[in-house]
Amino acid sequence: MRILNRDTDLATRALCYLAQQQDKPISVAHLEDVLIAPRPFLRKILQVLQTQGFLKSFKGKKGGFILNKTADTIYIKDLIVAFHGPINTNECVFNKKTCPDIGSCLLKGKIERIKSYVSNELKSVTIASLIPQSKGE
Amino acid sequence: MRILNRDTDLATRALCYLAQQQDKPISVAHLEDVLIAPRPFLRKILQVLQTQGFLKSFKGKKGGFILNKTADTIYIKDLIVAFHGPINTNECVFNKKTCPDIGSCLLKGKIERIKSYVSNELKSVTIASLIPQSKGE
DNA sequence: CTTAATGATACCAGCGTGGTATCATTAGCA
DNA sequence: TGCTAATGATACCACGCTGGTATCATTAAG
Repeated sequence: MRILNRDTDLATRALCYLAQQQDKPISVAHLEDVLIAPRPFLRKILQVLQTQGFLKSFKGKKGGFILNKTADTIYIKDLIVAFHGPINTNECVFNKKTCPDIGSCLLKGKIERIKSYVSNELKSVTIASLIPQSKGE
Repeated sequence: MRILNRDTDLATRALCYLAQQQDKPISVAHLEDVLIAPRPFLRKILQVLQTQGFLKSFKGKKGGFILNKTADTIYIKDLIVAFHGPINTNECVFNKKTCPDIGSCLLKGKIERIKSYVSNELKSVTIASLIPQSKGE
């Protein structure tokens, strides 16, 4: 069971780093060195973060990225959603038309509850809370 | 975030049905009708369940499958493991060599805790508990 | 000895993940 | 003005996993 993928992971790390910088735009080249991630992939991630409103970008020489929100208002869950869509899709795991007497939906109920729990937990983890000796948890 | 796949799902439904039958072997053909699932896929699933010790099989005419354990000792978690391997693989989501100062491992800790919770929850759900008005929860 | 069942095994299409590549655009700076 | 360093947009791609299918071998009932 995978909760974090490489993209959400990398996004988290990038945001954590940016949260610790001043308002000077940080370039992909710089982040590449710090995060030790493949440049083109990093670019893709950052572009997504920008279009989704997590980052502000500056083009041209001396350009780069800065946070567009404060670190304590960026939730891991929102990152996952940004990259992979809603966590708690309510589609029935079972064959649509079937769902017979077998108690399938008892199971469905249990699974849904577990998913809600996970979703809520992820909703409580902010970027700020992931920076050592920082505010936020 | 996917917890149940089609195989674990179908396996669950098959086991629930078999748990409600007597010790007469149930054939794939029969299960196909009841569960409304594609026959070859169903066969594959049942074969896995057999090799993993959940089912006992009888070959030849009048053959089929029966439970090899009591319904209250079959846990959903074990099914998931049987089909997809361990839930809580401890591989680092981050780049092995990196894991820098950014608090990556703070996140890792949180994720691991969530996974443990899910794992434990799934460990508490038995086939028996999924059969309406039955013993077990 | 036919037939209805499982065992074993191999194959396959489609899609999501984890990327790469390329060209267009913008802004700093000499 | 024009070079250059940066992002924007977009398209492409390999690989593995999921959700199956297909086929032949084996076994047991009648």
